[in-house]
Amino acid sequence: MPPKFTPRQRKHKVIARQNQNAALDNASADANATEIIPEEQRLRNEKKAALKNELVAEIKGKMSGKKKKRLDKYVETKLKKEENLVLLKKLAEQKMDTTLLRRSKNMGESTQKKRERPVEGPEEFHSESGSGSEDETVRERPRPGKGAKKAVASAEEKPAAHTASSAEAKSVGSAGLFGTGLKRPLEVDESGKPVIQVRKRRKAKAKGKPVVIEEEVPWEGFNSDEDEDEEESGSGPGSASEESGGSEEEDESASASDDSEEDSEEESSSDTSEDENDKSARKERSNAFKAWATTQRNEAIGFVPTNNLTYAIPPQPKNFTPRAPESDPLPPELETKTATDATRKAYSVAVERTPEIQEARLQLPVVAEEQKIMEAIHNNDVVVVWGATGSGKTTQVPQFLYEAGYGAPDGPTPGMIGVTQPRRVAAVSMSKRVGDELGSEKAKVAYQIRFDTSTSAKTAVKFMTDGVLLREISQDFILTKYSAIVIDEAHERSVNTDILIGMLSRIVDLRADLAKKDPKKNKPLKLIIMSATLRISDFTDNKRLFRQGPPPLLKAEGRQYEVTNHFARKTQRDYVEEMFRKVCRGHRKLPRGGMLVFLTGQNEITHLAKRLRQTFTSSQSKEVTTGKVQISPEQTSLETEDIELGANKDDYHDDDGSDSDDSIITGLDNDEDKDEFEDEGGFDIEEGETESEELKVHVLPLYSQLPTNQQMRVFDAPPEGSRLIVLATNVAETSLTIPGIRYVFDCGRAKEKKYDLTTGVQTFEVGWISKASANQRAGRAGRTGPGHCYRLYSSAVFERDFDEYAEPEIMRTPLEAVVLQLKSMGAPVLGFPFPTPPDRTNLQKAENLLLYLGAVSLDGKVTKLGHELSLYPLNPRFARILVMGVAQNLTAQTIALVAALSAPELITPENKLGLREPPLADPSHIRTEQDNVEAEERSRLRKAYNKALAKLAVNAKHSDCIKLNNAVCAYAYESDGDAFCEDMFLNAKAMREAGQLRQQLTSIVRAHRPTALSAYQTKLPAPSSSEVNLLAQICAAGFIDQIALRADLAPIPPELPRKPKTAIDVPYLTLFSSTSQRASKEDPARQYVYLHPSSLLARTPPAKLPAYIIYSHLQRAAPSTVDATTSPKTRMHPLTPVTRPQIVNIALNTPLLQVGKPKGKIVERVVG
DNA sequence: CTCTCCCTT
Repeated sequence: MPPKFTPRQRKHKVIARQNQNAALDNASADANATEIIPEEQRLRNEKKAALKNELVAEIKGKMSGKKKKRLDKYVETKLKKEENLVLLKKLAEQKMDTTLLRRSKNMGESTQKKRERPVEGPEEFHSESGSGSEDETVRERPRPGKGAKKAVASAEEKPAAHTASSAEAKSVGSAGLFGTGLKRPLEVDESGKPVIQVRKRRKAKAKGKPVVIEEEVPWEGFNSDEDEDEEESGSGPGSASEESGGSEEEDESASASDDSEEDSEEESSSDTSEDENDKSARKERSNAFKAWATTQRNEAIGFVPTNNLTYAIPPQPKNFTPRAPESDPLPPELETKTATDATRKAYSVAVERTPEIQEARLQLPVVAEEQKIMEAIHNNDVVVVWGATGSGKTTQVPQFLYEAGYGAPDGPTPGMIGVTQPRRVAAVSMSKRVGDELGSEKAKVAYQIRFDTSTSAKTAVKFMTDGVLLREISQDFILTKYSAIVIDEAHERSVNTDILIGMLSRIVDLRADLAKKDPKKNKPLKLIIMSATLRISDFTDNKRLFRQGPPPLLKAEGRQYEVTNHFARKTQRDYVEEMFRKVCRGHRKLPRGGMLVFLTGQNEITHLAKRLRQTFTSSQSKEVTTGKVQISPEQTSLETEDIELGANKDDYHDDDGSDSDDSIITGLDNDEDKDEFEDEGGFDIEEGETESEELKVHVLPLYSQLPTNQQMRVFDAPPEGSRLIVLATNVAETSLTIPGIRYVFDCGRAKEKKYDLTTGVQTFEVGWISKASANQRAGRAGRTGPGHCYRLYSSAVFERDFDEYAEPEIMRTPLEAVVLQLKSMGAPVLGFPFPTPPDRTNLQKAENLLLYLGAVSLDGKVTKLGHELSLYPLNPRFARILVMGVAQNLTAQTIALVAALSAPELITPENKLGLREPPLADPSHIRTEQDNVEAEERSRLRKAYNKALAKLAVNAKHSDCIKLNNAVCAYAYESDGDAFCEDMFLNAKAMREAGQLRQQLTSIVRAHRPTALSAYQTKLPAPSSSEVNLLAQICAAGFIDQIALRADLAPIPPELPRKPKTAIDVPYLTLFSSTSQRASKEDPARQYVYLHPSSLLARTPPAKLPAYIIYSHLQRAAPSTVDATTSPKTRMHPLTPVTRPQIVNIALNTPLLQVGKPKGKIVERVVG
């Protein structure tokens, strides 16, 4: 909600702020922590000058009136979104502060100014390549021998503007105290309003206009007509080449491309109202992008064979049979879209395969389509291949390409074939399989994933994760090394796949242009998009994406065994209970064959696994409990509420239409026992199976967090005389294929992380899956033979409530990483050809965050810092932390910290230990020896857990981020990492990843800043006490927008019914509202957030809790099913406590706060 | 007093 500044409220605020300051001073009086800069003294002075403080506010109030009118008008016409409004007002106010502060600063601090440089904005491209400009100001110990000379030079270069009257400034002279973060005076226009500094080229445009007003809706500049205009104006590539000092070469290539790009210039010069100067400036900029692309290409020119290409057909092996001529005429969609190369020479690479492989290949439907597919690829730059599961497209299409000469170094298309997969395992396993199938050419196939690669100079077919290819694009935009790219699993619509497709649509055009101009040097790039569903209209009917028209679609039928779907008559709300009953009945009645049970989470899985093992004889003797509690399905509650009464008559069944199968569904679903027995007989006769009564169960859980070796157990054959029952989450839907599954039980739901766009609170919700997902789950029963899928929902619910397809990931995930990456590559954001364009508020949210981090400037351009952040394979927040750590000379420790923060669920949360007393199944249950043994075990576990946590917290000083850092440091000293993780309740998989990430980050930092740290060493000592203080502050730099203030220290403290007794009952207020306005009106308590019990701070006495906490995220539990009247509290996951001076220190170096906010500002925002 | 599905550079 935008603060309204009526004079009365303003006065009230000033008073409130003074109260606040008093409170804060108390809070920070005990701040014995090391400060990054010795600012504390100054801040104390600042406090003494409270009166002057008020003066500033008043002057600001006057100006604010003027400014406010303009802002309001602007807002009325241009902005609907509340958040934009808040941001703009904020920024406007800051700019005004800046003006004041600068003026006062100019009065007497000019010497101080000489070593200051802007933290963001195009000017900083003048700075040398050594270190980010933020170094200077945050550094505790100034680095000697650096910067002085150069800084003076730069100060001379750009003398500060002194045009504004200094009368006001004099009267607020000491306000300069707040301005310590000011890098450089802003320019001011005639009316005294600040002007943002822009790059020289753009100056004409921006000159003399106030920042906020000039910038309209910042995104509108990026429409697709101006793609190139926007692309070139991104500063990433430009800054890179400036830094590398190759300016002469750059000019050369720029002018070269100037000459050769006449036609494309015509397209972009449609705006006739532009004057000539603007036009030529625009042309210059427009060509810069192409120039950059040309440079990229030229850099790799060594790889492209020059003019002695041989097009001759190589000697053919004995068993080579020429391809049969095309018999059918091409369907219309296969007709040539791009320039037909009628003279195309035949070229092929011979592959010798074993007869077994040959035969197996011939079974695959896609092989029958080879001719059509390859013909379409030759005639079109972009092709979409649809092939259902089992069509063999993933393994065969890359081989078709290879045999047609793609990737052959001496052929007409020498570049590699790149195949992307959304998951690492898939990339590795597919490369192995295709390598095997290529027999004699096995050595040409390789894979590359984040921490591992098998590529060599010989590699012709490269399987990789989509993230790897995205990284490669950011280094070589036109993908010089490739002649064809295959995007697999495009139907999954992961963010990376979507971005890749958008990028590649442009790269393909660019390469086609280049090839036209110099066919000998440049070859077109072929793009093959592969999907397993027919949801491809987002790609094919997307004019923005494929400007040449829709790409041709090629179909290959799947080859799967038939799976019969059995819908439930009723859809039970308590699906776990229902699942237990169905699996029990199914196990008793169904013939041999593995079962795969889809549930939504780990808790459900462990719960159900336990009950199944108790109910049946388990093959896992170790886990058989002696005090078996028999709960038959009949005894369990039948009072579950029906969501919906499925229409009995039109029960859905698949094509198969077998009535006996239908009756089994009824049997399985019927609550009455009698039917069940009748059905059983019928079923058994049909399947000729009689021994199911004897069958034991072999129950295995399967979810992502499970240690790998336990996951692997699902691939082993179950013990003789037992049935494999796998209880799985969504991992089993796509990532892992379990052999021998004949029956699938699908609860029809999945757990999904939801992220509230306005408040940032995350929740986990269980919701319906899509029809496509349901069919995918069912399909898991048909891998090795015909199968059955039992669905715990009625066909009516399926038809009515299930979406056709899941929403693309880009619509429901934070986008700061995507936006930063696009911007740093110089790609437009709004104009980017997304297959499905993401929500604008979501993009704006990402943009705001990047602004807070200093990664983009106010006009939406990437800053030098932003470009540096994009070089790290990290979320921008973590990259910001890393860069801050380098600047603070604490590189190795910060790398460990970032690695720890990046790993999910590093420490096993207490609630996953199963420490809770199990609920008594029966009130009359008498405590058995077994119960006692279990209770003892729980108590032992709890003690061990607390001990482990205490170890990790030993020097952490209530900083949870240090706790994580300690885990990584300690792990590095262990020879047996897995055992250590076991003892310390750490996630071994995550710890291993964190270790690898440390290594990766070390080499990247060293490449970028050779002096920052020495070579990677596994062992890293835990941080010293002063390092802990510094590290915690460095950590806060990545989360500067996520500050919580203890609510009782706020100007208007909450009226609590009673004093909080424990730390987790103490209310905090967040910088940005953590709840919607409506919700906080209905229930004022909802505006507060509380500590998460897993935090180190949760064990602190309430009175000793810190005033300020930086947190990583807010979370709210799903509403309790038992008690729906009270909604759960919103809880924050703290990273570290911070003192007020520390906040000021860190915030001063972000664009958001760099201009020095008057004291109390943050608090004001919280309240306002 | 928590109550994390699945991916990735």
